[in-house]
Amino acid sequence: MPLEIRPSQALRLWRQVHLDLVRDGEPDLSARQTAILLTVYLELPPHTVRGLAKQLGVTKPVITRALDTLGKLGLLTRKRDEEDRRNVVIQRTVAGALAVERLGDLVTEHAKEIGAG
Amino acid sequence: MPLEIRPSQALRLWRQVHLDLVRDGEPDLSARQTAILLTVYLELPPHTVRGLAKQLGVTKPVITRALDTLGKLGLLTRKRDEEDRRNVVIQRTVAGALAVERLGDLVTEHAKEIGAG
DNA sequence: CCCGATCGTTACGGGTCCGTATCATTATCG
DNA sequence: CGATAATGATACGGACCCGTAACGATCGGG
Repeated sequence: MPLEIRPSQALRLWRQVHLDLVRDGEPDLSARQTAILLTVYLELPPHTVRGLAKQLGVTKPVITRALDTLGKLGLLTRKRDEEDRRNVVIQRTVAGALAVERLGDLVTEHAKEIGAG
Repeated sequence: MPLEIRPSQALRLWRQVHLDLVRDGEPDLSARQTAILLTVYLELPPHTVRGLAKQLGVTKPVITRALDTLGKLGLLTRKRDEEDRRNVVIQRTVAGALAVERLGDLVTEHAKEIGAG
């Protein structure tokens, strides 16, 4: 069941959501941070630094730094993997789940407003 | 004619597009830069620094800096308004129009892939 | 055991962006 | 004219992120 949307509608949707994200005053997430956050919350665990780096096509320090920032914002946490202590497992948080849910609602609401463009 | 989309679908769409934007290697635009770019290309001219600042709810230096960057990327240009030389008019470019069109296609393609989530 | 491989982190130099304050230029109006 | 207002740009100190390279900790095979 594909989602029906035309490029002109997609662009209006993209603009409206970004306008809201800018206007709400909270710190904007970069594209990389957004991709990481949504991957952790939408894909099945476990999530590791290396795995995220591979999925995004970026280097590991990029992931480490993004996790520092997202962790500081309370949107996710890190935990040592006790089975293989070299690994770090990225875990979800309540605040992160709420933020992701808000984003989903935001996109959905703006989609509703967009008529035949 | 509202666009039908559920939050879970919206989130998967948001993730997929951001993954592509990260992976394509080109410099990521910030949320502010994206909002400015799409406003210039979707809303009727003329566009001024002050007008954009008001629409985004940010200060004028934020717009000036974003225009510096977007201009350096060739996505838009500035021109003095000859009728009131205090104003600067932001204009579209061919490269910018192509980039916006690509974004619209990107969102549309991923929307097609998203089934009943 | 020990050596190599793997994991995530840190260090470094450079670039970009932030918010606030200030600036030069131009227009407006008494 | 001259004073005031408005516009966009610039200066500044601080924060964040980048890519590359190196690092310490941990695992695993000979």
